[in-house]
Amino acid sequence: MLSNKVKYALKAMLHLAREHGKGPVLIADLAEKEGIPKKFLELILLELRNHGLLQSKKGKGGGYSLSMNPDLITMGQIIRLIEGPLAPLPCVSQTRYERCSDCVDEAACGLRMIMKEVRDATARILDGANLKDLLERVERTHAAPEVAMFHI
Amino acid sequence: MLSNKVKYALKAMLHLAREHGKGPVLIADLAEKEGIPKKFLELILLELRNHGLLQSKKGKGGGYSLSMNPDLITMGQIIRLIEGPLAPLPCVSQTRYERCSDCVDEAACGLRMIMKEVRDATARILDGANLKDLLERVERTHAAPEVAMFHI
DNA sequence: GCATACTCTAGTAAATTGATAGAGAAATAG
DNA sequence: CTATTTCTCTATCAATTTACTAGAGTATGC
Repeated sequence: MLSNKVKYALKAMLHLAREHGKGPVLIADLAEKEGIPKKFLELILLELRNHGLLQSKKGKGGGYSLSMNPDLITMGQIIRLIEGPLAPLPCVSQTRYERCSDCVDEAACGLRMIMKEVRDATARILDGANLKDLLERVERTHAAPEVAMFHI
Repeated sequence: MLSNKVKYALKAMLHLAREHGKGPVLIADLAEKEGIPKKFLELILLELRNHGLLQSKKGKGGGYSLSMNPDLITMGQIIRLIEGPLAPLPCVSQTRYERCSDCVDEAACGLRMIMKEVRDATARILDGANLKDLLERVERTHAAPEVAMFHI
């Protein structure tokens, strides 16, 4: 299970992607619209900013915005940044590999084999999902019923 | 990331699957061979037993063994039993669905869409991996290099 | 120079994790 | 029948993580 923190981070990034190009968004607005505790969100946005995904502006007319186009930021990136590896076990992580202290023979570990599959499948999905594509997908899914109505 | 507890549980189950049909295995032996703290393993095996995956016998000649054939027990089952849902978010869990309190429109949630994909991919792998198949896979992988030698 | 808005360091209560301890109960050998 | 073996079960505990909250600080712009 993902933590609330990373869930909030993903929701915030998706929100900022939706507002991309329309100027900075206030933390307070973002917090209210997405139902995220404001002070907690501050910490999260700061972290995302300090890792280069966001840019901020102080004072009147300030706020947060993406520091690059939404198609350049993936779900995988955000999760790794806030929570760490996608892998279910450290011994199958690509980004932060760590050997299990209790492992006798890694190559012969059935657990490792199956968890490697899980990590690869997860990474394929999350590293393949950028903010722009995901927003478009949401719109398509949302628009679909209305479009269908026209044909009735 | 999976907890040590569920990692130990999976290792123990795999070990017991390997010994299936050869009589019960002592907790102490299992703990030593798999590098798991004995007292902790006791709790884990008890839990697996109380959920019906294992059977136990007390006294001399006693120990733990699978309560059914290894091909009837999957990785997914064990993980759900010890840790809970496979899903990254409660709102995409099949077994323990729970709505996000901060969610405005579930159907229009991009996060949910992508996490549903992750949960489905994960479940496909883990519910499709039973102990017997996994053991056979380990053996094949392990045997492969030796077989290759014969052809040189 | 004052209001606005982000920045940053601390702190903290509650939950979870990863164990350990020890008394108890059942099975078996002799 | 009793000593030994082995699982059973409840309790406890320290360390870590999670999910926040507080508040002082700093930059920006009108």
